[in-house]
Order: sequence, then structure tokens, then C-alpha cells
Amino acid sequence: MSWDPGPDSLDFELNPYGHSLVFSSRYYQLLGKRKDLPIYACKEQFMTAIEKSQVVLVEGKVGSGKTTQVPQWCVEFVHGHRYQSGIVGCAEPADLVTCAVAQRVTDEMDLVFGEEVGYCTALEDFSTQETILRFVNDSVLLREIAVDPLLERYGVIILDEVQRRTVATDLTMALLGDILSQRSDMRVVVVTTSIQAGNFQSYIGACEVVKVPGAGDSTTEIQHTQDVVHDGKCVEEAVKRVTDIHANDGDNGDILVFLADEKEVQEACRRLRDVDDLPAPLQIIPVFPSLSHNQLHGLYDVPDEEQEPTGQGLEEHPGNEDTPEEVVENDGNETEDSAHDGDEEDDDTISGERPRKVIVATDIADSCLVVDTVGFVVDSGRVRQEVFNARVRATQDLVSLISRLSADQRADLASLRPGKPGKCFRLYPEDFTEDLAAFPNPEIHRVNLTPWILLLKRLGVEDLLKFDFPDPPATEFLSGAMNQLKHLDAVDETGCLTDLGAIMSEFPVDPQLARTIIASCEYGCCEDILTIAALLTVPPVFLRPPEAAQAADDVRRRKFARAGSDHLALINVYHAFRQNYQDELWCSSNYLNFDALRMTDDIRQYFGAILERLELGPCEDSEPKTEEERVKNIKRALAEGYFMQVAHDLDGTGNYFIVKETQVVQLHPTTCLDSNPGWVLYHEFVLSERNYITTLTEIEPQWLFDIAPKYFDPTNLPQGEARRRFHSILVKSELAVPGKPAREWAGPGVAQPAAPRNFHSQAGRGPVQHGQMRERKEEDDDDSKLCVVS
DNA sequence: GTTCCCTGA
Repeated sequence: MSWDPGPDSLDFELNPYGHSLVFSSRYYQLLGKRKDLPIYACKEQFMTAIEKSQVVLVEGKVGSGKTTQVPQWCVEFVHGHRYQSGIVGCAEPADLVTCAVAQRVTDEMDLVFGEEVGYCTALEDFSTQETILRFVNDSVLLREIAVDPLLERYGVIILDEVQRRTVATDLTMALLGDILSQRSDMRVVVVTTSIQAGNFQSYIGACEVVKVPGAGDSTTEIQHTQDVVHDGKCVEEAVKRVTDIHANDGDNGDILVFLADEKEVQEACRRLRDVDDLPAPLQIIPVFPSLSHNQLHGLYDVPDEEQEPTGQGLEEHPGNEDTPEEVVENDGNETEDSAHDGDEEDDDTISGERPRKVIVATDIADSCLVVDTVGFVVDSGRVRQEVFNARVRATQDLVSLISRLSADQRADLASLRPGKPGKCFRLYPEDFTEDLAAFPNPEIHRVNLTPWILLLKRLGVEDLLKFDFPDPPATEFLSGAMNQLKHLDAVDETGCLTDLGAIMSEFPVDPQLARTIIASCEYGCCEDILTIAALLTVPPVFLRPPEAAQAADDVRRRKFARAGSDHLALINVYHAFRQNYQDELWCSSNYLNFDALRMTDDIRQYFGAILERLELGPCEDSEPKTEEERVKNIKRALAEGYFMQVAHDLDGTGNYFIVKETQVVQLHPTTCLDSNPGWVLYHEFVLSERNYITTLTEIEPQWLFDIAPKYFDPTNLPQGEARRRFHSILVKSELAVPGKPAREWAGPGVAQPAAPRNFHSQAGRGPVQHGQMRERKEEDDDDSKLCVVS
């Protein structure tokens, strides 16, 4: 380790953690601000608590400084113990926040971003062996448990924003209980805006509790509308409210607007830019989760070169800063990873009068991103969330009302300016607040659990009913997930992980897709399936801007459509993108998402590296000889994973039946299919105005018997058309045993599950070894063994 | 004749 053990107090003049031993003036400048944070008064209490207790629960309102200060205190703790138990890991619920907080904390500690303090998200690992404080995305931490079951590199784990109740945080909290019992030297710090949001105290049991007193010197005045504002009117109403505030409320605090989703945010920003009779210019800043952290332009004031005139010794922090009036809790300080690539931001600066900011955000800004120059909040009270319908196994994106906790947090954000009161305008009537749920609904209650359950199985959880979930999901969710995993042969009849399931769990994708990737080795179409898998994993590649919808449709169908398969169309897009030198302009003129396509290669190579590591690869003898055979093999490989997601044409009118669910669905209009094939496999079933299945490939029903004979045994199917059809297919196929009545076809010896396949994997070579996950860069260079597709 | 993606890398 490259730092010297030093004094335990950060107030000492030498930096105990960094290479350069003397603190910069910037450090003191930030320290002054840190001392004003409400949480600063709790430091001693916290340090005593963590010495004494394995688990510390910290509760504090938004803006109290929890997210930036607690990790630093934990570093002091592990430093004091000479890192004997490990370093500090801090789990955050979103990538945007993970990186932003890491940058801010690096700055406050006067260290080097990516060295002593680093971060790790799905896409990036910006940390080293020397890192002592590592911010990680919560699902990345959960996956780390698979390779490091006792999380031995960490002496302290911080779970931040626990009240958001992401699946990954919930599961990690449950698993940590077990880890702590085996590691008496480890500490866990649970950080939340509200202990009540999950009965955390009774869930955790014995622990020390640190409650941060409220800031208290200013409160938010809240106004409600008289009437309900309907979904379609929210954007308009919010824009009107912003222009009103700007025209009439002179104290010039910034304005923070909460809308339901990215689409509304973009729409509101567009309208605000179009308003032409403003008394003074506004700086419009959209914020939503899929922004990359270097797109948070202007959220925090960034003087860049123009530092406060104090600046000596700031070389280590090019571009990192913020103004004195800003405290950032989780904040992203602005910018772009200066440390990554030195990208310069030429934002407006706050020299003199800066324009008033209007930050238009989704719920990601409820608690994770704090801007303390805000004086006005406009809250639509809504959020768009994915809701999984376990009965029909379909996702639905619904706009729902936020919880009272979120509503209160949003209001609190209006009064973080020292000594100045704030105002919150809620776009809903006052009596609505009584109908709001008190706390956010845990995500584990509303998403498809199949991938998460596979991960738990991989982590050695035997009995899910006995697993200590903070809030157990409905048994319907658990059994639905287990059934899917059984059909996929990922777990056996007794619920134990199979060898195939262990292999599937290596892939950071849905189990169906993992199964398809593995199957592609047998069908000699790895390269094509890896391309499809990568494209199904990145954000949608086809764009459809409202003003050019027709043109986008035309291009998609003319240039990329391929008979009978949207999946094959994706392959066409990928190759066309490469043939056109991965050109951004080419993408926009073809209505393709450049950012998504640019990510595809990395992900594709990563999946390929997993196959290699597992010693799974294309079988030479299964290489397709003809184009026709190649297409057929791709489709069959898809069917190996997605056989539970097939639908058949009911009557030639475009109404399709989902085989097992007796649901009638339509093919989504964006499909490239130009006719209505008899049988299709789909990637997703979305419930919206109508029931649609999307990303489709035509298949032959006979394949389904080969792949999953038991699943498609007619006697297991509901009464109806699908059953009749399978019956007749079966009669024609050689599987039919003459003279036996149909209902016995599923009997022993006739339609057994497919024999376990040889996955070319060496027995006993299962789990990933620690560290392999990040070694891919080297591996990738010699994957020449995988064939290249024309 | 029109869903949005919190996340895995």
C-alpha cells in the first residue's frame, strides 16, 4: 500500500491517505462547507457506534450530508485498524449516482479519482488495488458476492439509499446478515432517509442507530392544486408553473421540476426552451437515469479554470469544483470525468450573474442528487415504473403516484439554501396526500424475479421460502420464477441449481438469453447469437422521433428488415454499422441509436469471453453450410431459450395466442415481419393500450417439441386451440406412438425432457474466479478462434 | 398502427 498510516483525524494537516502529504487549500475550502452539514455534528456518535457495533443504521434527511460524509468516516475507521479487515465499499442504487458521489468524495478527501477513491459500475471499473474507498453500483456488489462469498476485500460495507428498496439492495442486505455472522471483524452501515421505509431496525436487530437532526432553519411552504391534473396535462401545467415562478418570485432560487419519465422531461425541456417572453434567460437542465454522468451539464456550477481566487495546489483536481453556495450530498459534481479523458466542459460559469436554472428530473433526483441552490420545487407527484404482471408474465410500464416519503423529500429539496425558505408546488390536491402510500413499494414486489432467483441459487440459497428477505415477495412471484428456471433446466425438480444453471448464472443477462447463448455453441452460430444478445442488451437501437416516424419506419423496413425475423434485422443493423465505420452521422440519418450501437462491441466481446472462459465454443461440425441453414440454426438457438415465449396465429387476422397463458396478443407494429406467420417467438410481452409482443422471429412449432417436450406436451396445455394444434403436429411427427391415446403421450419414455446436453464444459470448472470479471481486456485480443461472420 | 429500460458488462 502506498499510503502511510497517519493520524486518525482528517483535521490534521497531513493527508493520511494520499501520496502528497500536505492538504491543498481546496481541501480546507471544502472542509469548511462539510462542517456546516447537519450530519457533521454526528461524527463522534458515529465513530463510537462503528467501533462498538457490527451494524450501524444512519437516518438523515435529504441534504444532510450522509452520502458524502459517512464513507469518509468509514475510511477513517478502517485506516485506524490498518486495513486489517479490508477496505470500504459503498453501494449506490444507480450508475449516475455511483460515479458522481465518488468524484465528489475524492475531491473532499483531496485524493486522486480512480486511485485511492474509485468506483465500479456495470460498464466501468475505475478503481485499483490501491483503492481504499470503492463506490459500486448495488447490483455489481451483489454479483461480487458470487466470486467473493464473504466479501473479504471489504472491512466495511455501506448500503446507501436503502429506502429506495431496489432488488439488489434488499438482497444484499439479506445476504450480509449471513456474512456478518462469519466475519466478526466486518462492519455494515445502512444509510436511509427513513428508518420506517422498511422496518429496517427490527429487520436488522441489534444495531447502533445514528439519527441526524434536521437542518431545521428553514422549511418549505407547500401549495397544492385545487383539482387533479391529469397525466396528459402534467407537462403543460409544470411548464406554466415554472414560468409563473420565474416571472413573479424574485428571490431567484433555482427551480426543480419532477415529472414521471424521460419522455415528459424531454418534452418539458423542449417547451421551456420555446417560451419566448421570459423576463430573464433560464438554463434548462434535464436529468434522468440513462444520462451518462458526463451529461449532467450544468447541474452543479462548474467554474472549471475559474476557480475561487484561493487556488493554489489545485492541479490534482482539474475541473472539479463547485461554488461555495453549493453543498452536494450525492452529487455529481458536474463533470465529466476530467480524470477519465480530460474532456473539457465549456459550460456557462457563475462569474457574475448566472442564469436561473430549471432542473427537470425524474425520481432519480428525489434523494440521490442534491442541488442546494434550489428554492422552488414543482412536483407532479408521479413516477413511471415497471410493473411485472406475474399472472400473464408480462411487464407493464405504469405511471403511478409517488410515496408520501418521496413527496416529502421532494419538498425538502426546496429549502436547502442556508437560511432561506423554499416553496413546493404540488400538481395534485391536498387530500391526495392521504391516499399516497407511506413508503416506496419495494422493487422486489413488482419485477420479474427469474434472473434474481437464479443469482440467489448461484449464491447457495437453498430454500427460498426460508430466505430472509426484508420484504418477502408474493409466493406467486417466487414460484413463477422457479418454474421458469425449471423449464430452462437451470434448476432441477428439487429446486437445486444444475450444472447448466451454474453456467447460465455466469452471464449477466436474463436466463432465457443465457440459455440461447449457450445453445448457440451447439448450433454453430455463436457469432450471430452473440451479436443478437448484445443488441438485445443495449438500449433499443431503432429510433423513432415523432417528427420523422414514417421515415424511420421506412428506413427500418427497407434497409434492415430480414424475412421472418426481427432478431436477424438486428444482425443486419450491426453489420451495416460496422461497414459504415461506426459513423454517428450515418446512424442519425438511418434513425439508429449511435450510443447503443457503440456499446454493442464491448458487450458482445464480454459475452464471448465468458464462453471462452467456460470453455464453451462453437462445435466445428455444427457449422452451417448454407445461408438457409445458418438462419435456421439462429432461430433454433433462440427457441432454445425462448420456447416459453411463443405465440400462434389464431385465425389469420393478426390475433395471436400465447401458448400457455391463453392470452390474445398482437404483433407490435414496429416489427419487420411483413406477414402473419403461423408461429412466432417473441422477446417481450408488453401490456399497454393493447397487448403487444415485440421483437419477433418466425419459428416452426416442431422445434418446440425437440427443445422442451414436456413443456409442450398437449396434456399439459390448457384446453383450446394451441392444444389442438400441438396435438395434430404431434400426430404427424415421429414422436407419436401409434395406438396410444393422446393423453398418455407424456408418459414415461415417450416425451422425456431432452437429455442433458454436453456443454463442452469441464466438470468442476464452474464459478468464476475472483478477478476474472475484470480481466477481459486482455482476453479479448485473442478471440480469433471465434469465427467472423461475413 | 406504437412500450420503455432500475440493473447485469
